[in-house]
Amino acid sequence: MNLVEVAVDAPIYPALTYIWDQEGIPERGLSVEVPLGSRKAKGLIINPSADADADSTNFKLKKVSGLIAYRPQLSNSFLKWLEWMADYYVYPLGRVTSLAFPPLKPSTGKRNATRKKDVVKTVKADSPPVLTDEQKSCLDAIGELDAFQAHLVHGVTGSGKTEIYLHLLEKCLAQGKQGLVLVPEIALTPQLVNRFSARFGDQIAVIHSQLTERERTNQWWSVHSGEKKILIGARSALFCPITNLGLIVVDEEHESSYKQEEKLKYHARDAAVVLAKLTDCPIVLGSATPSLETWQNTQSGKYKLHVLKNRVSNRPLPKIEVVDLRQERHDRKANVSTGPNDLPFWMSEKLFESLTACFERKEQSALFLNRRGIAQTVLCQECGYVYECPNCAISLTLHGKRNLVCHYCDYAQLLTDQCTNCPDGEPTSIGLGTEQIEDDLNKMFPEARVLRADRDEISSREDMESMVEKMENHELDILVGTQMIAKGLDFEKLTMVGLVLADVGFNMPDFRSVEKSFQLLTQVSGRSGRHVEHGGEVIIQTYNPDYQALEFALSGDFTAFARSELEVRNQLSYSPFGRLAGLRISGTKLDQVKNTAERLRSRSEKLKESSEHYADVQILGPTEAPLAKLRGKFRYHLLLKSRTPNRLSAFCRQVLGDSRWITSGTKVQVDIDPMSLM
DNA sequence: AGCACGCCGACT
DNA sequence: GTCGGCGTGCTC
Repeated sequence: MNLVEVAVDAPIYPALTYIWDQEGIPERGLSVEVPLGSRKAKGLIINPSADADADSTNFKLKKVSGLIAYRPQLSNSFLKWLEWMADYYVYPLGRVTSLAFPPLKPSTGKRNATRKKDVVKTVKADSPPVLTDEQKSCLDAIGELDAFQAHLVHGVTGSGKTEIYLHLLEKCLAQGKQGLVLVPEIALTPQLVNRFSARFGDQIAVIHSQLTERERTNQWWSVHSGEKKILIGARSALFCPITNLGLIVVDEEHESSYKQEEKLKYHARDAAVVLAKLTDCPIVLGSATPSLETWQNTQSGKYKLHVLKNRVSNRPLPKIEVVDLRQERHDRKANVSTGPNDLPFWMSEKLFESLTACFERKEQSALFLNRRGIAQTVLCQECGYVYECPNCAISLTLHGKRNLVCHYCDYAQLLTDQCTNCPDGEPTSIGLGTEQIEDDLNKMFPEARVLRADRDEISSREDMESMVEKMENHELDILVGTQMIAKGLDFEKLTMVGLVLADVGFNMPDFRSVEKSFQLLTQVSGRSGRHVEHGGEVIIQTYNPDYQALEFALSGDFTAFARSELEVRNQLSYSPFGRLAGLRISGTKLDQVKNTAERLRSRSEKLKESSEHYADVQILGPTEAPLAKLRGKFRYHLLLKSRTPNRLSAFCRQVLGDSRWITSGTKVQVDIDPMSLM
């Protein structure tokens, strides 16, 4: 009897065994339909000749219903990558393999009389610009695209990284191969796709989350069939099996949106590197502010580093001014301020002056408030002291009225009325949103046209395009927004950029907060005055003007920043020196959730003690999640830390075991290499 | 994830 | 009496 192992599209960890009585020989990588319970499920043959003596003998084996002929067979190397994803990120293989196929059957060839816009706009062809010497030597150094090698192109904004990608893709296509380009949040960056179409005409396919099922399916087939040569997409494009892959490009590799935060919690950049390795093709990562993980890989020699120091056209950098809000506060208290005395608390005189001047020049300004997440920070308005966890060097989050809690370990302390650091300080929590800013601006500048751009206001590509259009047509004077407007935007008349309260970003309860701040400050500085001879203006308001990431950002010295921050990461065993895994427990009943969390901890400790292999695994918590209750569910976290790469996935799998011990009513999710611990 | 099985409230 | 609410548990 011929048995096959099938990864079925259901949340079941092991592959299931079925009887093969179909015509022909079963092969690894073929899609089949199988009976599962009382229904039919799609699955992928993982092992075409399974043993009968496995634990499958406990079941009455069923027969494979049939081959899904319209699905192409996956190559062994691609399947190996899918297996790696399931293994590493601790997610059912069948659920991972199902991501490798489009949602619908292939289009039936009859003319699509659709009135919908084409997924990829047709754009007038451009003529390639003359390469700078730096670009030329970068291309030379990357060299032939024949085998696996990871590269980092570290180039300041405007140094022409995209032109490098375009040249490499040209080379890749000349070899008769296909290319994959990953970008963060493609729905918000149509300009980039246009640039690729202008160079490569109709050889471009695009995959992102805002496509309809039919559009997605058609794009998938156009790449798989080889009709389109280059696939541009957000992280999910990685799952499109490209038969003939010759190059992967990951643009803005430091972007945290490459991490999927639900279901299969993969990091598309990391997964792309593994895919490149398994398919033996080169991969090029690009960024102006590389992630420390990638940077460390260039320092250790795993990745090749290529630096672009100069801008393509020699526009001056903007003037950056730092406003010390502590001084501002003193001046106002002492009533020595010269400006209007009814300014909102978040607006310094300097910012007010610059906003007014910019408005009078009939130019545009933008205000950022980098408030990611809900967590708050407590700091002293007198001395700038920030409450931090003594074990983790992470700022504490205020819970309730006066509980300061660390989200990494269990540490907690009470907040007193008096500052811990200085005699006459007043600790306060920071609570300011973009909406408040918008209101205040409307009052202060009644004639100005103000638009707020944050996740509440702008959710779709249409919203984003309309915002961009309004800015370009100068129908707006002041833009107020979150980081969403800090990325990649380029407006001709935008000459003044203000960071309202940089501290909010400095002190997120997260070991990456320093890195994120550096990235944001560097990006923000690049937004202003990109098209004016006199350069733009940037104002950064902060209670901590001597915060180190700010100093590094002002000097533009990435290398020094990386050296300093990597040392901290090393000492505390954080990424890239140590790895984290988060186990998230959720459920509707608090006692059940606590119960599961406690059992997880004790299982983890037993496992650690049972094997020398897990000697360096640290178990932190469990602790209440920062959002202790979300959508009616209580949440607890257990955090695992290890300095040995690839150790925590197996640890998590063993701790979870067959999951029968998990208190009913609770759910446990695994997050390997978490980006945020909310 | 689906889908069935199972054990309690308000309808003809 | 029975229709159906969604809690619980299983799928080779």
